[in-house]
Amino acid sequence: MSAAPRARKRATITDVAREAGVAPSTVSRAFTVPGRVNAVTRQHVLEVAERLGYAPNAAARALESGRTNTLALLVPDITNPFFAGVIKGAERSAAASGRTLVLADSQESAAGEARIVRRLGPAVDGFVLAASRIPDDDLRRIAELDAVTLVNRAVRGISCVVADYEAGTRQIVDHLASLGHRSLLFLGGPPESWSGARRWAGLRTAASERGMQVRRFGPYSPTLGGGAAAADAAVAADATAVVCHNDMLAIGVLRRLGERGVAVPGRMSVIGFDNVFGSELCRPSLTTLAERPEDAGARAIEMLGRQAYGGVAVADELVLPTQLVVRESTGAAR
Amino acid sequence: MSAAPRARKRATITDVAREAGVAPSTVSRAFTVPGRVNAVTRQHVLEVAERLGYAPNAAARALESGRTNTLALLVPDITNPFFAGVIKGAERSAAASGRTLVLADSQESAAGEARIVRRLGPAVDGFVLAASRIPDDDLRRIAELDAVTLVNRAVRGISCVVADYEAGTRQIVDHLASLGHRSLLFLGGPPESWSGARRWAGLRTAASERGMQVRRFGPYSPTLGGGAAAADAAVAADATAVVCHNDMLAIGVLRRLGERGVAVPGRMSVIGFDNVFGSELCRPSLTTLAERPEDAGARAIEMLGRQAYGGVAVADELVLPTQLVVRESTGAAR
DNA sequence: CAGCGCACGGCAATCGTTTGCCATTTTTTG
DNA sequence: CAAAAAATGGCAAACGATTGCCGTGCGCTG
Repeated sequence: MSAAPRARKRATITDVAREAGVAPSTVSRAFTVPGRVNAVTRQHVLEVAERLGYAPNAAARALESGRTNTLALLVPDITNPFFAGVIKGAERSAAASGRTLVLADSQESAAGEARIVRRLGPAVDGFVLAASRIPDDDLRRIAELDAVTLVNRAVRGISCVVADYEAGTRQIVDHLASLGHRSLLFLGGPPESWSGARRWAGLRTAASERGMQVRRFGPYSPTLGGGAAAADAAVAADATAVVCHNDMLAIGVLRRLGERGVAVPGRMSVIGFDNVFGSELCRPSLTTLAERPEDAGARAIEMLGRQAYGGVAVADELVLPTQLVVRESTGAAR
Repeated sequence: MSAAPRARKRATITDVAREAGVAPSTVSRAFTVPGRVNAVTRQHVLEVAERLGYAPNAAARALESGRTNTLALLVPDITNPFFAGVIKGAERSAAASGRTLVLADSQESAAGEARIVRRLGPAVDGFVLAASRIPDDDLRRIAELDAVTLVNRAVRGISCVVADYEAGTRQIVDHLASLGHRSLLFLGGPPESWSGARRWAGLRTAASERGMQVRRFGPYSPTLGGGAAAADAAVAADATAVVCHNDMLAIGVLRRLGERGVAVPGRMSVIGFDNVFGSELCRPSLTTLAERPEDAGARAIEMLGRQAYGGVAVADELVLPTQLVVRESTGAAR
């Protein structure tokens, strides 16, 4: 009595076979190896299947073939609009190739991520790990067992899709320099964040080439809420230009600066990363480095599919361009 | 050679059994019916399993039990921040009860939705259909075969989680009336949208009680892009207060009004629905009826779980409160 | 001390599909 | 026209886990 209350049983391949007067194997082949059965037989089988509302049982199929036709996407935080874009692109791409997408939120935790991978491993054909927090070595171990593609993270031997932070940070530094800024303050995010590290590294390099001073504060929570502390620290340090780990943090910073009556960009310029929805809506609107989350998601799924189904073993690296979107939050140095 | 390049095989229950010197059934029970095996045996089995990195194969488990421990969530548009909230809540709730969440985007199409349901049906234990576009009768047919919970849609005989639009629209009308508005214009979204219909119905009722005039324009695309046409129509109609199908449309309207130099709220007040991230960031910030997308997602998954696993057959209806968030986009009638 | 019941572990059937192999029929080829 | 080859369909064995049933050995009761 505790069983599911589902009434009608679903039609199975056997039902279709009986009804169509053929063997189950023929039904199976009618669906999966069209050339293997006679055209009229096939047509008949398909009609019967349609009439019975038959849809192949993915679990049974997976058991035999070892393939689930399912790919998993792990993100650190679903709420972040950047990852929402990645999710969207991944979903589109998966749907386009007839595959199912499983979504999981690791809640910004490496341990959570690993747990999910372990649990989902046997049930999916591969993982897209977005902004993964898992250490390099553990990632390699995972990649031995499952097809893996990373987004905004690079590890030798594993396929990945990354944004061109080198060019991007150079654009940021050039932009600030051209506005007369002689120094910038980086407000950092989670220490395990690979993209955070790359952003910081890029800023340092580009700044040193231009003889600009750089400092780094943080880590701050890469969320709206993290902005208050970050903004206060920036004010205390009397920064003229701050570059934030991401847009969410940057918007939080803008809000706090607004509350405290600090003029942006008059007294302080603010830059973010990601160009999330909202960065052009906030006041002042945010100058930010745009990535292409949807592209990243879609391409990652494609690369993962090639790995999981196409027999491609080489680790690809795809670098997506970035673009500086200049809005109101940056201006001439005081 | 076209097969997957995965090298190492995953450990199965048989491997664990052999390694631990017991029968596969004992391993199975060690995991699923702890009381059924001796404590020391169980401990030993678990240790071996851990050492071998064993994780049960969900497909195989599903085949026998008929349960996949997987639930599906269908949304019309992943990009919409409202649904992003629903996704987040659903994901949390599913993860909390140890279940996997499959996500699909129906791209605002009833046909697409139906196709996905058909394909995923055998592979999941139930569906949460958010803002479904599928006609009532078809939904009932689906609900006969699968556990189903609707979000922001109500159909007799099917469980659902809906926002309290009756109270919500009353708040909107009261708010506008108290500002001296004598009429309002509703800028509608997709005709198949159930929540759109409820919003409109609520506005009409509440307005008539207060002797306020109401009109309806549309349908417009419930996106930023849809706002231009909607705004132009509102200006042409010389409306003093417009209520938009959702926040995305409302923000689009605000933007267009800004471009055209129409003062908000001086010349026209604007209200949205959903309180998405961005509605408080835009200029002027948007007065909107807040729902609880995360709650809705989480509760829907809970209700679905009760249906799919708990043997509960009755169709529940859960009404979540709504709340008017007054910001800058509404003001006294001119 | 006989007898009963319980704890524990193993056997084997089962879920729905795929797929290697074989049997039969049809077609092609020389 | 015979023989070889191709086309077509069926049989049955997997895939990995669950679970009803049975057997064994132990402890307890009367």
